[in-house]
Amino acid sequence: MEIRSENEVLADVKKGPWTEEEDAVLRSYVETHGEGRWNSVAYFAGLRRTGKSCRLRWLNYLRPQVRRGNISLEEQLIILELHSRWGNRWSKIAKHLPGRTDNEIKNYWRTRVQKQAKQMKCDVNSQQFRDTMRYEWMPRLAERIRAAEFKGQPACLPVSSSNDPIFDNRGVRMAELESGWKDPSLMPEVSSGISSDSSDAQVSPVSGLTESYNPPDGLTGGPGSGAGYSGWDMPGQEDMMSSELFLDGGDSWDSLWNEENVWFLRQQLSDDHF
DNA sequence: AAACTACACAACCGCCGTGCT
DNA sequence: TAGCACGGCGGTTGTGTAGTT
Repeated sequence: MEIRSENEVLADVKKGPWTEEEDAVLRSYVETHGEGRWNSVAYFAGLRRTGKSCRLRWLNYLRPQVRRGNISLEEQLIILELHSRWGNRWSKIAKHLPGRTDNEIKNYWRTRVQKQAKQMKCDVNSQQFRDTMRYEWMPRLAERIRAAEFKGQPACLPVSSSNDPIFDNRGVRMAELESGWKDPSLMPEVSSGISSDSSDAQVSPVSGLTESYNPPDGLTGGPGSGAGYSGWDMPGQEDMMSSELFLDGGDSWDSLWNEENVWFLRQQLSDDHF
């Protein structure tokens, strides 16, 4: 049998997507021998991969604790909050989201949040964008979490990326877009002055965050509470964005989310997570 | 039906810190 | 203490797929 040095094996390294066979080999090896010494793992398991690649595959995909797929409302809220505190410290943020990897959170941020900033034509690190997040998106996420609990649904309700009206509105009909948030007059105060290309049919996954929103009656005590609960629905229901209440944009945004709401969110976050 | 586009996610790359020799 | 290997992290790119034209 041919004996090859570790360097020789690594020089013959394979890249690209992992196959099921490779996954099985790596999983079996790590379960038997444990994590760490990734270059040795690659070598002794007979994988034509770098140690780094093995480590990444295990941590981000094969590890039993890894949760993949829909990011819940609570997780979204935590990500927004922690990112506002720590910036792009993905691994640090991931530590507060059990089962989520830094890579997944990073991807989430780039594909959803950062893109929204781009569409708003402002820098993701700008004060304007951060204010929008903190004073509009996050309170609304908190509201939806509380509303879900109010309705007896789990607060960690998974939100499909394809039907979450806050972070994804690909399912929204174009007519609704035309009459809804695409109308600059319905945009949040903080976004005023930001041009919105009405010819752009593409809608960012997070565009819904700038949607007009009426909190459920009795849940916030805020100015929007008078709209009642009936027109406000749970995430995951397809036509949420088509709701008249959701699109009416009648309230001015700076008054819709008052200090009390923001205070409540901060209290919740500090109680729950820190 | 084919081409195109946008999205979500997987994977790689380069840099840096740490520990060992 | 310098050099090296390794692991961790953040940025970036690649790929598959679903939706649109």
